[in-house]
Amino acid sequence: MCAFSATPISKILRQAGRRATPQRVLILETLCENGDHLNANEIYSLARRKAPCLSLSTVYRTIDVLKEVGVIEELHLSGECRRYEIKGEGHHHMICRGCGKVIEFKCPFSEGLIHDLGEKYDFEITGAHLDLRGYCAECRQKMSG
Amino acid sequence: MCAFSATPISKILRQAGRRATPQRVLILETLCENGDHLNANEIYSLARRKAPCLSLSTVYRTIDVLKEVGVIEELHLSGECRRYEIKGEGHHHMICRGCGKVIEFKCPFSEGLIHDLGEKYDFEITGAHLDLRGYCAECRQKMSG
DNA sequence: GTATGTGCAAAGGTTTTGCCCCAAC
DNA sequence: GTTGGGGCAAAACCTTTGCACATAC
Repeated sequence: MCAFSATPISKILRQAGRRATPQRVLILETLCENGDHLNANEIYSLARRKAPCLSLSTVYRTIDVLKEVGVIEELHLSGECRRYEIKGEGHHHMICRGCGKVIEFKCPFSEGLIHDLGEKYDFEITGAHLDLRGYCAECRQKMSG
Repeated sequence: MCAFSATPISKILRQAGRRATPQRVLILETLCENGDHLNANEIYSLARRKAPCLSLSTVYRTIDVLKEVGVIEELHLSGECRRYEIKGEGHHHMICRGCGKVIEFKCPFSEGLIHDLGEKYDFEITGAHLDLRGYCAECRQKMSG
């Protein structure tokens, strides 16, 4: 289920020279168990159910650490605040301009294309995000109806 | 030069039922003349050179209006705040993880692909953003050197 | 003339920071 | 025992809002 479960997070953290604290483990578990696309405040609220003393600043600091060790990734899905997801195989997002719903889809555009772009601009590409905006079926119906 | 110059902004605004105020024209000119990827505060500082009384809230409100009438577009290039650019032909961004430099490139991946994705997920796609992250030539040199 | 837009100041929400104590190593 | 990490509160930021006045139409 969790993308990181093959290597426990404690190990990943220690290998990166960071300490494996219960807060860090909890925050990552929270992201795993409650689905992706959570923002800092949502992670905070959910995690506090298990650890009522957790502070919001710890959530932010942990997010930084988890980003740094490459376990999670920051998303900018819509105009609002930052959201996070566990780093997995490249998938991308369709965001409905009507209701805000996010549909994930697997990377369909060729590795070759990205490789060519890297060559052309002398740029070593380490990640690709394709965001599509538009209207989902329900919103289109509402609008036409 | 400016993408909107074919139709003056005043006309676009009026056609959308909004008033064409000097502030709105100035803010769009500022984006045009100073290049894209500006954030609200940068637009504010630059525009105030010509109109010292301009307020930051007007910049934010104007950004909303210009987005609404489809003249500019919001970008989420990096972790920081929102940036804006004049809406033109679809181009995408390579963002250097080292120095933050942004390279623009034209949409090279097939319209067909996007069309197929829309069909598959029953989603009417109105816009596509491809963001590539990685390292530019200079940063790679610095890192290896 | 009227409704929409602006400036100002204040509020709101998100994210960061300083400081001191605590716990992972 | 050290050093990095956490909690708390305050600050810093970015963005939005309320209100009274101004101005585009």
